[in-house]
Amino acid sequence: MKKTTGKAQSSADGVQAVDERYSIRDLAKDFAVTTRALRFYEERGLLRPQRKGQSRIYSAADRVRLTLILRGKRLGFTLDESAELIAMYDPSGNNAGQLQALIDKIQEKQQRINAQKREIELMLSDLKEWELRSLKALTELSRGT
Amino acid sequence: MKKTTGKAQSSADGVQAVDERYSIRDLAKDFAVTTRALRFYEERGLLRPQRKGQSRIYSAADRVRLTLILRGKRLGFTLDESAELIAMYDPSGNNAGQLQALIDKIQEKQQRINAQKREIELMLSDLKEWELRSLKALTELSRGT
DNA sequence: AATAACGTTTACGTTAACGTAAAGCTGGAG
DNA sequence: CTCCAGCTTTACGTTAACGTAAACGTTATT
Repeated sequence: MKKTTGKAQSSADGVQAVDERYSIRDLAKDFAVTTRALRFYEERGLLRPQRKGQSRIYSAADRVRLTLILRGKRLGFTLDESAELIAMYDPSGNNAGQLQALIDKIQEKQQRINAQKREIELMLSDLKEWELRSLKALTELSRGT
Repeated sequence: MKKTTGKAQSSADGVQAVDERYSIRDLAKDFAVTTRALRFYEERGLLRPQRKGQSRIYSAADRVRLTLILRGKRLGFTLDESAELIAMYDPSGNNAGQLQALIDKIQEKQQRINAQKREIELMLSDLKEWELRSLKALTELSRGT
């Protein structure tokens, strides 16, 4: 058995450790991304892991951020957009204006995705129409019209 | 009044003209794309306008193709994917084998589009979740939690 | 000490879908 | 004929989000 840098040093406190440390490999593995991506996110200001000597040390908070980044990606946000969202959602800048802006952004995104959905439905009906036409042409052909 | 190359030469036939000619400017204007984009689509094999001397002459069929290209874009398809769809839509290859292949492709495409639709629905629920969380945070904040 | 196993920085490469010049034809108004 | 608007080709530039490779530092194990 290998020690894959498992969770450790739980304090006497029974609540939460909150300060587990993860290597860049750990994060990469856990989130199925490359280390290059992680460094890239940092370069773009989306992550700010501590350093122990030269190496990066990621915390639970960093994992949360990464989660948000990846969720943003799935939603079709650019990294800059995700950066914005994370900054807004961050427990640092906690005023109402920020949150309202965040909500606005999300709602805007919802509009866009709903539009996409409608278009996809249009596309589907188009495709069905083509299918019918093709099938008809096919049977007519086999019947020697 | 300027003559902006309007529709012309309707034949004695009362059904359809089908062969109106449009300049690259016309198409660009009508579809709100740049001429560069149109040439690019051609370069990528998505359009094949006739030539009158050096200049490109677009037909009604080309307009249909362009419509499909743009619809594909709105759906998030790459140009190559749109090219596939357009190739399928083309009334050129007309034997049974072709038709069957076409039908298969269409059905495959339907699967993919349905998958996209499901993804989009997932995204939407994700977004709603975010919205709820943000709204909650907002009200808690304004209440001075 | 040497080697392996990771980590780091630096920097050029890649794909998609055009943007943006640059420089040369060309048809038609004057 | 002249000139210009509008078309053409050629070709390098751009953005996003990493991939990939080079070259080097740091431990930990052998």
